[in-house]
Amino acid sequence: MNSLRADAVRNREHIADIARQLFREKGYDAVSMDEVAKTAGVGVGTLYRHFPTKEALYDAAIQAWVETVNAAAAKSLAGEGSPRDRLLAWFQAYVEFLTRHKGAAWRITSALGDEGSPFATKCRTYLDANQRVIDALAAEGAMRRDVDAMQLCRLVGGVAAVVDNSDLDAEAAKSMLAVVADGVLAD
Amino acid sequence: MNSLRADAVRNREHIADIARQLFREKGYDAVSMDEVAKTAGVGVGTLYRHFPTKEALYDAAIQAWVETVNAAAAKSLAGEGSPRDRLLAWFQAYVEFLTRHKGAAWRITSALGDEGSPFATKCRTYLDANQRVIDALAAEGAMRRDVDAMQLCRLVGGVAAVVDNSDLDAEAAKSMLAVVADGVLAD
DNA sequence: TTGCTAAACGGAGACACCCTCCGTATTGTG
DNA sequence: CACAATACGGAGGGTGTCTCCGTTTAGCAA
Repeated sequence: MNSLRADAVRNREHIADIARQLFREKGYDAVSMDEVAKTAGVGVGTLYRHFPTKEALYDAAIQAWVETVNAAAAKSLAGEGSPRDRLLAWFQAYVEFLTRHKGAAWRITSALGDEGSPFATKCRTYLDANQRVIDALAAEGAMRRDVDAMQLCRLVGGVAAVVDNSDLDAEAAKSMLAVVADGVLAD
Repeated sequence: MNSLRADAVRNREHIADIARQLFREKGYDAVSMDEVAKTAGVGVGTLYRHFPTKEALYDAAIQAWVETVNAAAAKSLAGEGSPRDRLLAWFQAYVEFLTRHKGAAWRITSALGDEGSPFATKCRTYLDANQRVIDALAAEGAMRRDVDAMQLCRLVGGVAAVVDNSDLDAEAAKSMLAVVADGVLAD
């Protein structure tokens, strides 16, 4: 049923691998499509047949690690400790994911609420995970009533974007996330 | 003593005016230098003699409104109300300033801590204003001890960037800023 | 194996962007 | 009024994303 030719499949995966490596090292803006093509040993035409835009390529490159976010959320929730500790742990994992590839945090956070974006499915994943965390903590009466997942995604995504952009260390990230956590937890 | 020719002064101001208008309407990325030159009725050469880079032009275009931030900080501090209300009012004014020009919030927040950036002086202004607000509230014992101006600039700047990027309304901005405010105020 | 067709390939080049260079035009001073 | 000194304009260099199309190759059928 798969009408793709074997060489096409091979090339597609190879290109995505190379792109993942390059984006991770240098960040979105610093990697050109020509560079990806040359490094992968293919022509730009081939590159563009597999990935119609640079954003689509980026989306494919960061696909794998995004899928693990659900596991991280579940793990944070199952952990021991106070609601604050668990919320903070989740936030930290979330930021770590978002900043894993330079430039990804801002691109994904920017796409929140934009259904047409190539990152829409990733946003959905994040939103859902956040929602589950909120629900779990709310069930214990630990959350304020008026916080919603989108708001939290934006807040934490904003922190992640700043952390990514300014190359802040984990400690600085944690102190900012603590502010957010204290702001959304019930008094 | 001013060695600038009259036509040069005229052109410089005219270009800055046009650029301010264009940037405000369309955002940084969506305005090209060719467009600014054409709209202003000058050649690109002239444009680049007055403003050596696009960022320098942007900096000049947003100069005026940044200078009023100090007044806004003072006003927010002098206002009546609880520490929370006053802090929130300042945050809202801050975000309003940052989002006045599309794209400015992220650019300025990104430049925090980068002394070499063309926006360094604007960052300084914001940092200082935030520091004054923190000091005033801390003197009343309303602030947590461990928050600093840079951290706050980043948090609020991150919110501003998200608000700007997603075209959120004032209400959405306020609810996010309330989270930050509650996170930094003493329990 | 061989022949054929649909699919995939590669890279020249279109277009847009930021910015530079230099011949031309203008200003204002002696 | 002449003549530096200064400012002007726009062609074009370098780099980026993306398209188009002639060429090559994979996979199947005889």
